Amino acid sequence: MARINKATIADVARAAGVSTATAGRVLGGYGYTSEEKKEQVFKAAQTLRYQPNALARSLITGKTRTLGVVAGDIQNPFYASALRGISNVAEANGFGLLITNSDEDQAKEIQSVELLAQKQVDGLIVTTSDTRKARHLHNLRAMGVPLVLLDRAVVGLMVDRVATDNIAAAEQAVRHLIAAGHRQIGIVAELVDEESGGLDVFLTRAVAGDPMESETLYPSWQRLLGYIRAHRIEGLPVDPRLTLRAGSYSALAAQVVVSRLMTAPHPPTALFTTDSTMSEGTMRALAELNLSIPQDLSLICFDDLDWMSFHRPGVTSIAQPHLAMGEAAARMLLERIRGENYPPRTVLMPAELIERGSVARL
Amino acid sequence: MARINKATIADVARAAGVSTATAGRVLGGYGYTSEEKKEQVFKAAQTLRYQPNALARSLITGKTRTLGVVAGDIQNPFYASALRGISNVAEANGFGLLITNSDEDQAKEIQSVELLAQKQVDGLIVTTSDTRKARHLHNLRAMGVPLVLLDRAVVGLMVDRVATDNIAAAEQAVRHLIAAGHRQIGIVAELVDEESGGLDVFLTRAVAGDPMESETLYPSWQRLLGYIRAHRIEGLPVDPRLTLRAGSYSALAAQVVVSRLMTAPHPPTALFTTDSTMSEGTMRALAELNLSIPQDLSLICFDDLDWMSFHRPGVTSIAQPHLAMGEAAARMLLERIRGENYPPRTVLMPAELIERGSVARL
DNA sequence: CTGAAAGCGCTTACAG
DNA sequence: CTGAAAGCGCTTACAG
Repeated sequence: MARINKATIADVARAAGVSTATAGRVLGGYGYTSEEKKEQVFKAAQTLRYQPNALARSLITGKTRTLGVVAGDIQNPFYASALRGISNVAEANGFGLLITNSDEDQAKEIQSVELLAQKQVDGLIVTTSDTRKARHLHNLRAMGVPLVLLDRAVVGLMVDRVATDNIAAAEQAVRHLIAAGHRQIGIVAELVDEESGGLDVFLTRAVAGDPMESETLYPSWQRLLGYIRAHRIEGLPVDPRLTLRAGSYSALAAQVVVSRLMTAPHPPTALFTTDSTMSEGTMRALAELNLSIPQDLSLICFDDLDWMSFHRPGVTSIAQPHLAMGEAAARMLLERIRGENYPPRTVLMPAELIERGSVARL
Repeated sequence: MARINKATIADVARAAGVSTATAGRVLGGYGYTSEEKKEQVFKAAQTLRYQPNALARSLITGKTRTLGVVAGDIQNPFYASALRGISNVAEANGFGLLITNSDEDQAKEIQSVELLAQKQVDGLIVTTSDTRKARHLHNLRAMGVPLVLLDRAVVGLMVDRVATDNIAAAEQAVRHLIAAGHRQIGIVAELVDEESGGLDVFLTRAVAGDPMESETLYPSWQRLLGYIRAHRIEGLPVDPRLTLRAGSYSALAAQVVVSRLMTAPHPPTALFTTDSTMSEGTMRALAELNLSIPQDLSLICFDDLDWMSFHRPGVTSIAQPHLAMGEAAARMLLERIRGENYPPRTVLMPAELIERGSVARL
């Protein structure tokens, strides 16, 4: 399957009777050329069906006009939407998009970053799987590769970042439940450990109002923190029994812990889920137990999914602007690639509480 | 933001006291080198933090180890899953993935293909937006660029392809409804025109049993054909009034036509939707009209979405193996890239009817 | 405005 | 096994 017809700039130059330098200038759109030669070159290029080889150009310019993205899982609606936002601005600027999945696994993430670096992407957007150890990201920074962090920050890495204000959004959601009269509110969260001292220690400190390095916390931990703050503000105790940890990005894990809680004595009157995967597992558990929303249980979900609007009752949710987050990240990255030199920026985008019918007034 | 520390093979060779050829051989893993020199080179590479420049390598080998994909919309669950499948096998084989969206628009698709070709991808997977005019795809073929078609075939283009057997799957779904006693069954489909003579002509021919070029029909048309065949087989007339065309990939468009039908006199007792976007629009319409499934209306949806299993009642659906389709497409493409030389293959993957609670027995 | 020459960072015959 | 040299397909100073 050898490629036929692969005309090079030398072929075009020969056919047009000019030097390769001149042919390059008109085809590449740089430098000056007389109208006459321009026309000759274009004509020759057309008959030879000349297509530039971006590799050769990149090798010499040092720019590939390609963005690299390491997402957790492109199948997950959060990433799919953010990726679409990134793609929109990349495309509008004539950039290509090299996409990889980390599955929230640091080893895979490192491998992805390496692949993208070798392919000489002009910059990277990464949703890191570990907010603490991230030598590969520090290395990028050291090598001067533009980098934007999406969704999660990294301890000690001062680079551009876009995320949602998770703490504020979660706090708002939980206060909404409290305002509706709920006192026993469960939270369903990933809370992958990442050596943060464990859930118990975290709860103790957070409940005590200990100022914590909330900025670099993993999102589900931030949302838990918002949940705790809502309780503190409203003068309600936090019941550790209602703090459900799935331990991984798994709907099944969420389903299991929710089932267990809802069949135990004194189940909560409301649940707050911290992302789409947890929401899905929770919905499965409720369907399985034949529990009705909001009669048997009220619910607010972090991340607004399509079905929440036509589910009956509609599900009250916190909508992150996924698409806009992706767009913002890509725009910031493009600015860095262009060489703009601000200090590192953090863009915290507002999440919106969408009230529907899943919260009962008690 | 100039990159520092960008060691080249020449730097490594110098540090190791060998020629660039030798350094290249050990770093690139080709040719033979003595253990001694190997060690020297590796050591030098390590201290210089050498990272190969894939561009330079590709320029000379003619291979980029990168796959190009043009999807309709990576945010759509069908594409997101298929892409994940593609990504899985690409990654397992050390290939990168360059992804673009066409938004089902031919001009954008052509632009995407051009971008990917210029970036010298080793092969392409495309879900084309037009199954008839596809010169850009014929050109790829002529240039010897490996190409796999996903989901849709192109008239006269004999290349590898993976898709679902849409006609059979739709037929099965509709016969399932008929078997449950339904006689007035509506279908909600995109049916973008693409010069196929229009819906009326199509219906007339299909109902008459006219053998049609079903292979290269756009999926929603194929599913309509399955719907018609089910009626023919069961000896039921096809009522054109129940044939709903959205005209575009828009949930809103589907919602509008479904609302109109369900509020008109003599609404159907069941609906069959031809993909996730149509399903979503349909669900919105039903929620809006406060229609209950399956009491007021039975439903079968093409494409199984997460929420269909925990919706109450569960929604009976046709599940396409999206992930497996993506994996199959990528595997076939990789085989072509390796130079394997079968005649063009068509892989039709089976879709599965998942019975849940959305079909009432009449 | 135009061309000859060098060079981007690698790999690939070709001698030895 | 190893090195000098050429070359992949472009762009970029540098003269003229």
